[in-house]
Amino acid sequence: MARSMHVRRPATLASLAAELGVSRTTVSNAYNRPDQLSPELRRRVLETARRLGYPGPDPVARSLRTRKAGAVGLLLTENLSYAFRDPAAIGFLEGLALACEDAGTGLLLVPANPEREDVAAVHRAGVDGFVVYSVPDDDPHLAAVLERPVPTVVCDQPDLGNVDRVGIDDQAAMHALAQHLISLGHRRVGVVCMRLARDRNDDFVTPDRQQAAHFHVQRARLAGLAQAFATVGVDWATVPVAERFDHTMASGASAAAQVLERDPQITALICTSDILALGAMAELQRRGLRVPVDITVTGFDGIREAEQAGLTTVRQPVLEKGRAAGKLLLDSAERTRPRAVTLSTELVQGITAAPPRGTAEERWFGP
Amino acid sequence: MARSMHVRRPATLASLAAELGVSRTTVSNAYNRPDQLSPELRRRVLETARRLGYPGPDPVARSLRTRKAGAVGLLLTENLSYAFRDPAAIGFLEGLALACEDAGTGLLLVPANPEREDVAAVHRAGVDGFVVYSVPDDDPHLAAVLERPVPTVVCDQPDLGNVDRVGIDDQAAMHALAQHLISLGHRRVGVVCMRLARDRNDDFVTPDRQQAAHFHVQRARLAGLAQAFATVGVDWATVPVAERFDHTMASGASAAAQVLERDPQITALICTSDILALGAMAELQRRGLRVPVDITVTGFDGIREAEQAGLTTVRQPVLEKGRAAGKLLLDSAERTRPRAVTLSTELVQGITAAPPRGTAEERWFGP
DNA sequence: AATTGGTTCTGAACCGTTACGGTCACTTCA
DNA sequence: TGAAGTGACCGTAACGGTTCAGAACCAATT
Repeated sequence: MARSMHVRRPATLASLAAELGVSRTTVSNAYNRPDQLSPELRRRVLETARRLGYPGPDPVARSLRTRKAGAVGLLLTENLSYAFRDPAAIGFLEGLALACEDAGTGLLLVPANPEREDVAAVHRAGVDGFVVYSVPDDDPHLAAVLERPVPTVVCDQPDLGNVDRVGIDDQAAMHALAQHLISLGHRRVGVVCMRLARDRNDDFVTPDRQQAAHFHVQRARLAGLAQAFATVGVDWATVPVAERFDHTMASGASAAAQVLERDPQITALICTSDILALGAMAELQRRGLRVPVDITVTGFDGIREAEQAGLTTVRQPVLEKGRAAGKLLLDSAERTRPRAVTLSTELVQGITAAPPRGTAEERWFGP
Repeated sequence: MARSMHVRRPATLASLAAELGVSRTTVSNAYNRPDQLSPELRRRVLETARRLGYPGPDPVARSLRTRKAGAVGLLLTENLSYAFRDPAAIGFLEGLALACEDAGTGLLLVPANPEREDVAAVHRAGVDGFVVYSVPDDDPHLAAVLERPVPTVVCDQPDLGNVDRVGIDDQAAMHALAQHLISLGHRRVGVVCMRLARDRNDDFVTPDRQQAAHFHVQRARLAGLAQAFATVGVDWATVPVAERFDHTMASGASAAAQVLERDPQITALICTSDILALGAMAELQRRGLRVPVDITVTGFDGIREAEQAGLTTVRQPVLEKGRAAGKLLLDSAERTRPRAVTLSTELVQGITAAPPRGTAEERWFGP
């Protein structure tokens, strides 16, 4: 059975129909609606298809006609590979993948390079909807997504007005964590946070920049901190807040060093992510500082590595976040839009937070 | 500026052209070939587009015409979310994502549920090519992919004849590991391996099943072991090999228990993945067995967790594997096909392998 | 005066399907 | 016997673009 040597133009539904002497509709039905034609004819169609090497209806043409792509796009403005490096992002992806799987939908990772402002990839994506995960609110890719006439769910974003949203109450969660530290007696603290905007600023952050941060999550967490500490009279403007563009343990370490250099007297180092916190702890250890005896460290996210390290942190349901985002997008039963899902968080009291060396009492009543 | 209340039918390139009194070609050019029309007209086109809420050329229609989807599909027959759970798979994904990113291509995760034999998702995927990662060689999804008239790269698969391939020499790598154990003096060993076929068999494996395994990687690794131990006179049929369907630490633990129950005298437990090995070690610890004093344990993959645990294993470049697969698919400079990339591995001598209690000499020359 | 060349825009063909609204022959039922 | 179904299949019209070979125009060159 020699294979046809002249597969010039690959077979199409039309050519197959012509070969069979039936209409294109019938061939289409053979694939999509078996009940619309006799089993015998269907058998013939499929057999001829095999003989002609027709691989079945072209997915793109079908998508055009049916106006369904069978996939949702995921936009995360980061080097695409970043998503596979950050445990929280992985958890989110897993949840989203689960939701897609349940719906039999594909998940398209859109290559949105944060460096180039090349929005073309967003335009090129043949998807039925978008999930946008943690991008700066002034990101051009986000703007491009919102211009596409497909449903969109944003995650960890500020309220965009008329777009579905999934997230947690970052500000309240961080406020709660701060109060925990306050109740332990901490008043003089330092902060390490992730990038606040698209420009790189591996340095201290002015209050202005904090409030104008384009990453909603970071802005909210810092706001929660400032708010909580304001209630006990801490002037937030005096608190050293070190920002790092890259979200790595190395960043956490260097930021911790920077903060300690600025104010060696701090009793607690608050990090806006577990990764940063773990890096900070490594740096502290390097300096011979014992956690939590000499200094308290906290994180945010509740990743597994943090749990193993006994980090005091805020656990957020990252997997659920992804799953909720997917469900929101796919359960397009078009309820009242926009919809918003706010998931709950949990304060994890690990072993990295303790009262400062001078206890709370000592501090209040003096030596 | 009130928003148009009757966005009945969304604007199309044609309606935009009509509105402007120009041809569709011109509108198309305004988006795709700015040099083909006067800047002034282009400006008008774009402005009118904004006014009419035209979101730019429809990606699907464009794909149909240009025969380019701008995405590659990834098939891994597992619950889609599994990919985000297994460190090796994550590494592969990261590498693949990197390659896609470089090429400005999207990455579509195809939902291929291994339970249902629903191949429709493969047919529905609008992609320019496929990467197939570690699926059983008799998987219907794989067959469906191969029928699609797009380039395909398989990873960790047997040679499929005329399909590009990326992988490592699993058999040789495992053979080397086995020889290391042999040189340490191990002769009586047990094995824990991942699933060998699509059916669940959480039990011992017959030599037949080993040789007929549908997962190329596992088959090759077991073959490497058998081959190496045969050279020192070990009858492989007597070696307990426990298979586990789920790739989790819990599986590794239960399989280790099963093997030890069958033959408590083994001096080494060889696992075909790090995850299984880590689970096995947990079980051994639970039983009060010291590694490597009482028993040697080895893994395969070289994931980070294994490194931290000091596991003796084979490191394979998972990230490079993904990247190579992507490159092969995207650098479709159509060289001589099929092409094959075999990456190198490295024996990692950790601290979990040591000579058996009775040294090699004692064993050879008897007490 | 005719030719050449460049820019700007157009017409028509094509990409491969599926949705929609039929037609037609053949029962079935009163 | 005629009306009403029913099952099997078909024709046409989209779906929303891109592409290619020109047309029309104008300026510059021969």
